[in-house]
Amino acid sequence: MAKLVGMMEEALRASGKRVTPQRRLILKALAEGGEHLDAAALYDRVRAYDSGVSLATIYRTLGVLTEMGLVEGHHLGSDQSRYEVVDSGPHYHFSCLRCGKVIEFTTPWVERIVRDLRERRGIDAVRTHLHISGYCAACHESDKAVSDYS
Amino acid sequence: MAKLVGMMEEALRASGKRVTPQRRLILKALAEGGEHLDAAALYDRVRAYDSGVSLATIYRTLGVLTEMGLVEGHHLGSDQSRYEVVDSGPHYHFSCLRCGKVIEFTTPWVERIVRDLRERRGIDAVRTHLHISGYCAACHESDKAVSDYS
DNA sequence: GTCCATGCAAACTGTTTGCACGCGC
DNA sequence: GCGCGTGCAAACAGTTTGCATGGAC
Repeated sequence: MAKLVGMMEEALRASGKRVTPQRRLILKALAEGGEHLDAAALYDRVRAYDSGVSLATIYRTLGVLTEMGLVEGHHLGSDQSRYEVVDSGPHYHFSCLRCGKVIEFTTPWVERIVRDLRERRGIDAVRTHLHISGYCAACHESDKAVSDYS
Repeated sequence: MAKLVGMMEEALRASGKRVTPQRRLILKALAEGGEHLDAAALYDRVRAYDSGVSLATIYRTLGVLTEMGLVEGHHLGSDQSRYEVVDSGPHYHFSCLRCGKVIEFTTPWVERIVRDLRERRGIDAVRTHLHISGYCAACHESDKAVSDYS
């Protein structure tokens, strides 16, 4: 965790960016909160450390980190973006349409797809987002009235 | 095309919804524009037919069609949602980071992933979005300076 | 000392909603 | 005729930006 924050500060310095207290807090919140925080949640978390950080700074910092490729934002169905650190290898998201839970998973098949695209269409894939939505095991079980689709 | 519009009108009636001139125009625009229109583009297209349609109606109609499963909206990186008719089987998107072109493709591997999720996690997948971004063959060729990621 | 980063508040964008009227059924 | 669908304009949420101050380097 602390190591992650250190690496990110390093990356900032290496890009000629400054490491301010606010940025440090944001990095800490990102590393601890870990997964799928939206800007508002990140804001709350940062303010829990120190109330002297503005929402604008959250957005500006997220912008910088995203440009540097340290962080990635997704629209997982909801209306606002959720951000996560891109330290670990690629992974994908499932979100439950009923309880909203987000589950990360990995799969080797996406790699297959990327290879196909390269070999058959000359496409150079840089990033891949796979977002599956439906009903998680618990919700699928407790709600048999999942038939408002027909 | 006209057939598609007919089918969608049918579906509306079947759901007890009314078929108004505005909705007819929106369906037409969706069927002709075909792929990946955002609300504003759809609005423009509809107004080209008849200027007496409001943006609110566009959104409300898209909402209805989405609920009925006739249309689907995606966030393809940009800030606003892009909509498309879900007539054909599932397909996935590639978007070029340089020229912005969107390419649809199909792949059998996603089905594999969905099956894995069901068998190993009890997840009932309802819809899947795969969005790959990178550089299309043309842009990959013409731009060897694709190294602002390092 | 130089500039980048910040806070604040106002602006902006995409989308939603309240209300009174009109038209499909 | 009943009630859903519409236009209009205002409201809204999330995000961005202009400007003056302050702090990292």
